[in-house]
Amino acid sequence: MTDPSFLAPLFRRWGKRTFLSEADIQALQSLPWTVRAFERDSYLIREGDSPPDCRLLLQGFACRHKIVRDGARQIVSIHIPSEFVDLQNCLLPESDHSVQALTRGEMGSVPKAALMEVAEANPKIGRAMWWDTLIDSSVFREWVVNVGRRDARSRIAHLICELAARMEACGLGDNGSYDFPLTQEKLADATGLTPVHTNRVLQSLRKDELISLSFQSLKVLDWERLRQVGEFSDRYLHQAA
Amino acid sequence: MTDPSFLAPLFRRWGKRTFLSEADIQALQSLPWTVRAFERDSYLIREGDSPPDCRLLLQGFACRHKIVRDGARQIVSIHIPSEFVDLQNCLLPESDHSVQALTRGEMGSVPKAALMEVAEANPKIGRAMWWDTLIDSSVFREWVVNVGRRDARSRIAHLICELAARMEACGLGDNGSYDFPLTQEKLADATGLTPVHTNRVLQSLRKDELISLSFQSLKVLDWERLRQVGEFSDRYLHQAA
DNA sequence: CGTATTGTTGAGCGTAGTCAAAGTTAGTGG
DNA sequence: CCACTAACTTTGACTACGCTCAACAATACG
Repeated sequence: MTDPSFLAPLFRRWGKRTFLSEADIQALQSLPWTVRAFERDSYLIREGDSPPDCRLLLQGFACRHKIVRDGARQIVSIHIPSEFVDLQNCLLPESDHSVQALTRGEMGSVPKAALMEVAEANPKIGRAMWWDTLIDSSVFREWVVNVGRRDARSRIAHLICELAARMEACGLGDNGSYDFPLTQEKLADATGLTPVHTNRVLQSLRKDELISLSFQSLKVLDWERLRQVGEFSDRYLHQAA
Repeated sequence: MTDPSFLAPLFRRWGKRTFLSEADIQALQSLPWTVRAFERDSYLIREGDSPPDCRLLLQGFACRHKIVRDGARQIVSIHIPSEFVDLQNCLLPESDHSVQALTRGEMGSVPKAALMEVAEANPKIGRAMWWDTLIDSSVFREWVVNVGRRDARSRIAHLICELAARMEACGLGDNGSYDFPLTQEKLADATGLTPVHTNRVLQSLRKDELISLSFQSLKVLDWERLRQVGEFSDRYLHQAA
């Protein structure tokens, strides 16, 4: 068994909404985890795979995406450390989308059968896992709204707000500054825009002094106005206080 | 206790992917269900509610939607009989979206605490519920792709394919004909388009003899070409064979 | 230091939006 | 059963947001 301290961020996140007993923690830690580094842009899962493991993001960033026929890509979510990237594979036999690294990082893998056994024997863990997939769902719903009914400026502002809020909640923010793992091309793929237009919107957000963003580093200069531009409310994130 | 036969469609759907024991069925049936009719356009749940019950759609159609600031609406999913419309409320305390009836119909309500107890005591039921929410997730992901990266014609064709495929799987199709619960305005709200443009696309799909659609009744005239136009593959529905 | 990736700019275009009005159908009540 | 009304669908003219293509600049990285 690997040193299980790498699970601490997960327990910290889950602990905010539910009290986990020592037995719960023990049960998860004693699973046969394997920890592996990954490179930027490497695929963690490909659409159509039936992976035997579940993967937990420990360091770095990843996204889920789908490719449409003409080769265009739509990113459907972005993941930060302490999040599972494919919990649905515990039950659904075949992956309906790909998971790709946005940066270098590290992930933990655990056989899904073993994870499901622990989830069934320890209801709090099972609930925490289910809960995580429900949050994913809620974020997907908000993304449908984002690409379906907001203009380019709002879409980008909203996505920036979401990432900042989620990173803040995980202690990954530093006084309004955040690692921003998306290139402009990927930001475009997440918002349903083109890279060119994304670039122009970012320039406008910078000119209006809402954000400063260059080379993977984001600073939110005016939270309140950025929120308004993005019509952002964190209700859908269901974050514990 | 109400006559529990109204749960039969749910058991039929779940039974396709998992064998349910008599005990499982008994446990669900003996819950304190209440059955209620609802009118077209009535709200089953409003964003911000914390309902004490979970709702199962028995007859008729419903959708989930969110409203953005300028009053525009985005429908994020459509539900057909035998589906829960708010299973996530079992765990998440506050609803992040509204559920509204598309047609008249009937739903069953059950206290979420009682449902969760049964889910924990009968792992197969718990899994079936979790599975359902995972399918929801997968559909949301596909909708992000649909509104994010497909043109108007593909979006509408894709949505039609999805509804037809799901209804077919539940025995709600009749030789390529289906009840179609969406007005053009709502179809627009589901695809991120305007009603006017939706109207023009529908006319074009009719002219090309892919579908005939008038007044809540849809007939798919050419499945293969409609699939191609919508780039539809049913993988993301994870339907049992 | 050289090369690939990422970001920026400009000009022209097209898909889908907007607005407004008319036509059609369903539902309701007399 | 018909008349009336509200909801839904259709049409036309005009507009605009975001896309395309292409070239160039800046940055990261080996």
